[in-house]
Amino acid sequence: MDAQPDRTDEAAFLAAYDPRAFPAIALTVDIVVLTLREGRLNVLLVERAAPPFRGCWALPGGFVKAGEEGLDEAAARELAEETGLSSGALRRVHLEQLGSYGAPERDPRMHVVSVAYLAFAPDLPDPRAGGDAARAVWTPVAGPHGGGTGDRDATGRELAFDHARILADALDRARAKLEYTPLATTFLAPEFTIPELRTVYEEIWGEKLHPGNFHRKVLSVPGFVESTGETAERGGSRGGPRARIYRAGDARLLHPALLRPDREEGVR
Amino acid sequence: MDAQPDRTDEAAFLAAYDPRAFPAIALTVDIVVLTLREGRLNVLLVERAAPPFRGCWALPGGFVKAGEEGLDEAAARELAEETGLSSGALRRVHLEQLGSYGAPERDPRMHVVSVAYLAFAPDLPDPRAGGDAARAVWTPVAGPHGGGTGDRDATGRELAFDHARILADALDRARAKLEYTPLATTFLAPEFTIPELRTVYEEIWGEKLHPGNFHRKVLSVPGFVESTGETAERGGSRGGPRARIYRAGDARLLHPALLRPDREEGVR
DNA sequence: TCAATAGTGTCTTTGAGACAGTATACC
DNA sequence: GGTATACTGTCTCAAAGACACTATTGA
Repeated sequence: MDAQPDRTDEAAFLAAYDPRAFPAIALTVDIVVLTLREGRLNVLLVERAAPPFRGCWALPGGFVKAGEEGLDEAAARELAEETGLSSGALRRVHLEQLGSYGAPERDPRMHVVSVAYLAFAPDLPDPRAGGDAARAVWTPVAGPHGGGTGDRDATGRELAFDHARILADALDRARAKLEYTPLATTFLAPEFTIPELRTVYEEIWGEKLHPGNFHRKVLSVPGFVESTGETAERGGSRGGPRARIYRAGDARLLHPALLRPDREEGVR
Repeated sequence: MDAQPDRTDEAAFLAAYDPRAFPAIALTVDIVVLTLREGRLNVLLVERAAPPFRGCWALPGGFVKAGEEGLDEAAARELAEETGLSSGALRRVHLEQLGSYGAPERDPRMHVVSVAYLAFAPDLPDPRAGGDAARAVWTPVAGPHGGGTGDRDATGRELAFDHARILADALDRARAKLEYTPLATTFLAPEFTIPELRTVYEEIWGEKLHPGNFHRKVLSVPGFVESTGETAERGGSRGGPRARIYRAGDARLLHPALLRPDREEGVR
């Protein structure tokens, strides 16, 4: 990265450089943290303690510390602050960049561009309100395909800024990611059964899957899960044999993918 | 999330708000414009006329105009400036957000976050150098899987900032997008033959495809292409019958997808 | 005339999904 | 016992890929 053609020129330029000469744009990260609580998909929301949108619900997030941290770092920091997780527990959370949102009028204060992140987490303890949030709560996401395509957002709450749009995009991304990655396992404990894994797919996709075919499919994809040799202590809550226990395999991509039951989209 | 949480009135709060109170982060958009020239995949690069990295090659881009334009708007503006395209021609270009890059040290001047965009364009006229670029040129992208995974980037040139990384991510995205969207058609004229479409896939994926199977597959995906009823004036340059002419259909997603020949990835 | 190519037919293999069936667990 | 469930077997259908073949063009 440091093969700069004329160094003396460059050094002089940098010394004279005034960062404040640029019109200000502020940069935030906002995080869509998804988890399953009692089998239902939940998203972490905070109640804003300060204007704008004071009292509104919003995605957790905050300003990027200029000159100090990268985007992924800032997202990880905000995630830790808002969930109160130890760095050990955080290592089991999947965090990826979703996209950036920068319409000039999205924040009434000034031009604020938000880099949105998407996180998949196993069942976490109740969040503690941190910093600029009055409180933070897990909020169930509306049922099948409540992805905010109408004027109601996926939580039933009215979200600040353009966060309803970000949440809808996040749910789309999450549904797609389950198809071709093994990330469904990040919603579960390190050891899980195949029926538990199926409930993750069913809840996020919003449709029931065929148990037998799902079982065989998961076992047939190389590296998706690996057996522990153990068997669950108890059968299902309503009867049935005890399921075998698996852990996540070493695959990063599912091949062949686990496609959603035919959604007749594609045309429009 | 801000400095004065004790104001009760939102309007008063906004009146007293000073955007300059925040540490400065600058925001740029950079665009990976891909096109096919004489059957080869090319990317638009500019030679930097000003420090830092003066004289280096870089992706076209520039600062987002604070308070004036959104991210997509800024990317479209930069694209038009750097390619010299009319707004009519620009309408045939596919432009999508790729991701944001914000390591604090990626720009020596200050903390500059770049929102990268990816564009697919049909064969365009030679670019004219605009703004802060000494010149702008189409540059062939290295052959099959030269995606910058090593220490050489995909063009053979040394790129400024982290642009080699952005380019590599863009090529990955482009290769994936051809699988499940009909965007390969955006590299061609409005009317095209199936063998021409095949060369797009072959060049971007870096592998030869089976002509017969490709032909049947494209016709079998609903909404991918639609017939014009016309036939090409001439056969292939090395003989063969004249191909039929198609235009893009109304599908936004290919279903079933056109998957790349088995790349044994997924595990690592 | 030769070589290359467009387009179609057909066969094999793989995978998805429907369905059935058995064993095992909870109530 | 009754019922729900884990898991396996089997069948059918769709799709991918290999291969063959014909017809048509440029050189």
